Amino acid sequence: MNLEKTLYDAYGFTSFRPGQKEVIEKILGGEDVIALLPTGMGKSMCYQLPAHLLEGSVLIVSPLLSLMQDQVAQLKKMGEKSVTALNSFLDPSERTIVLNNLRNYRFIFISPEMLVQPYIKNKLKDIQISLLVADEAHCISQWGFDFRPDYLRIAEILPALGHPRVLALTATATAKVTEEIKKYLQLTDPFIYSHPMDRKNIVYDCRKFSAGNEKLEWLKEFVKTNGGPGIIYAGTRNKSREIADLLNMDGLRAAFYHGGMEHQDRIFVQQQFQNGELDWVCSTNAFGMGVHIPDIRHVIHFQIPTSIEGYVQEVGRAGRDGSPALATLLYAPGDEEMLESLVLDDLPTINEIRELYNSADGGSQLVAQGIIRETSFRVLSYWRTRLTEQQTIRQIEQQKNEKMMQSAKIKKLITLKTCLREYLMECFDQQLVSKPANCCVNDGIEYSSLQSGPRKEDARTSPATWQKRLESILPC
DNA sequence: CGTACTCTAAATAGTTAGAGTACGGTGCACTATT
Repeated sequence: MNLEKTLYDAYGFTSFRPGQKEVIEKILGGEDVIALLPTGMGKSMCYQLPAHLLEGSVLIVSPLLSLMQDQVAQLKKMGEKSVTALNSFLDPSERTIVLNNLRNYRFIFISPEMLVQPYIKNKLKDIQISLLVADEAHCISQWGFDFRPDYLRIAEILPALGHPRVLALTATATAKVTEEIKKYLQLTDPFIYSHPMDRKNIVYDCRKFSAGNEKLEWLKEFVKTNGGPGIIYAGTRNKSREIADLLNMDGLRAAFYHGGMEHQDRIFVQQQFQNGELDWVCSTNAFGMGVHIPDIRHVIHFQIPTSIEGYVQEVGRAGRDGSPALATLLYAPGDEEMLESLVLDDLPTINEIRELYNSADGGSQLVAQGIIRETSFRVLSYWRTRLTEQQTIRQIEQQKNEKMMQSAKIKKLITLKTCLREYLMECFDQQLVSKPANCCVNDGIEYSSLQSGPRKEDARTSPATWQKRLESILPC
């Protein structure tokens, strides 16, 4: 079979990107695959092409509603009509129609929460699924244990679907995350494709201050002399707003973004940024997944993130066009304590575990009574049907240790005297083959070559065709 | 850890200082109400 020809016929591309062909060949050969491909390397093609060659539908588990809607729109734009997303955006009548015609869709997007619903399972078992895709598969490990336990249950659907091939896609995964993906998707002997994660054009900087307001002062000066586009990651929602306000007062085109905002407002900010109408987005870690902006020149962390994985994901949003980009981490004493308590306080307490295991009805009113927190309830309900009380206590204890280790790893980034790039690669169990000339703060940074002027507006906003205007107005 | 808020005692009626405490981030689906 000539895959290149199929690629050209179906999508108009003349050649594959690194890894794509290998991954696709394994899938067509019936193997399970975990593919670690950097963002912008055409991960979605890894399931799009097999969809044209395999009998039946492809089921894609996706973490965010906005991402699903985006992917559906993308495929439709490419001329693919048989695409749908099973999620809460569908009103009940639409949902019934879609569910009764599932076999007519080549691509079905779904959230993990929807996937584990019994009535959805019943509908899916009647159609032929050739491939199950776990998109952004690091979410299994990153969110499954914390607040979206249905991420741990994806594999439950496999028997009902007659055990189709499974493809897990992600940009960043440590050895541990890869292991957890394998375990929770129940992949016995998957083919693992791992592309080197190093991004040569990203320069790593780290700046230490003696107090938080000094960071703010520095940031103000920095954004004045450095054009965007850039993302500024703040530790809290309030901080993201505060920073955006500050930049606005200096006449800069900035907006804030976080999970507490209305859905419409979030889409609006993202689209403005994408259309070149904003230079800076000040946000919590809610911003970024599914954001495709090639020319981001700066990613600034106003506070340290909670893990190396998170840091690398966020930093990886810079410089997708291959031109130099700067990743700046700001630190002031005290930042790490706030970070640790935030992460650790979130885990279920011993008391919550006891209360839930001792409740007769599954503990649903314990939340209403304020005895158990909402997130603890959801996570513990998952473990309760699988582990004894003692095992759960141990499980949570292990998660706590894991969080502490992650925190220690990210904190080391601040005190490190040696090459940051080398250290980051080490965290991902990869060897650094060659160092770029402009590497990181500890190897000396040549800032002059990184300065970007004002954003080239015309390059992004024009040609402002009516299609583009329409796309930006309509939520898709 | 830092911030913002609540509570309380001391003072004598509106206010304030100081102590104590809760909170901070990531999202799906569902339900009830406009």
